[in-house]
Amino acid sequence: MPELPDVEAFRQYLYSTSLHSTVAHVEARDDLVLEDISQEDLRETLVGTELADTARHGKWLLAQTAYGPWLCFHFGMTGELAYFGEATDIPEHTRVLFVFENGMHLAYLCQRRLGRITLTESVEELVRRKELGPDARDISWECFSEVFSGRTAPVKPLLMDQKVIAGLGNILVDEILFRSRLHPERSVHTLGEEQRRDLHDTLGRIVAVLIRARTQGDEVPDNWLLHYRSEGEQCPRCGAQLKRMSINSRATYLCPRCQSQR
DNA sequence: TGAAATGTTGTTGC
DNA sequence: TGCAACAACATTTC
Ligand SMILES: [Zn+2]
Repeated sequence: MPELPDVEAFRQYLYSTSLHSTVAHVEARDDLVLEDISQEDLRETLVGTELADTARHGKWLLAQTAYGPWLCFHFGMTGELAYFGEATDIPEHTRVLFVFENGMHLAYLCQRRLGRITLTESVEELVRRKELGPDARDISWECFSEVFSGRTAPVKPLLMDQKVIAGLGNILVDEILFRSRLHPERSVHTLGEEQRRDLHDTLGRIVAVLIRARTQGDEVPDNWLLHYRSEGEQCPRCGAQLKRMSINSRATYLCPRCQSQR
């Protein structure tokens, strides 16, 4: 699940459940998800203090301790959060468990163990360390128009590159390109001003709708491509049979009729 | 059984 | 040096 809209939902979830409770205990059940830190580092930073604020940049969720340092979550392909009361309810695939003095628990789950947890002194430091581009939510035209300069890559891999724009994943980019009627292999340097502006507008609308869907429970419209990501499905706009191809080893769905521009 | 699944990183070659 | 492509990472399901 975790692309930008999902991480934004996790941020709101953490914000509404886990702030302003003193941390009593931290248990790292799986060292693999700890990035450049130890269980001891986590305990020293968190135990005895509380989480006071949240932030998000791209697919990273951050929670600031009352002392200043930030706890950082990345969800990989299968990460999620679970907040609950009873210790007997600890979910399967819990990799790190935070226990609060009020008896509540926050579990970081990650079935495939591709997610990561780390610490940083500031949001900016993490963005620098990970070389993240500007966040995809509400990215300005000025900012967006610059990311194409000097690039020749196909538009899909470029939009998925977190160093270019942070937050867009495989499913989101397919949706944006479908709505923009752009072929995913179209090289970005062939896009004219008009197409770039349209791409920027579409990106903003798609991201906004998906955030509302993930955070408010709004329905994703029936005519969105993401409902039809399987072999043999038809284009919800023109009825043509959708095509599946591999781009940089990622499954890519497109409508050969709507997105014919190479 | 091999392939595929929402992701990132390190390496390789240009 | 920067960019683009790809294998590797880990787990589960079909
Ligand atoms: Zn179509």
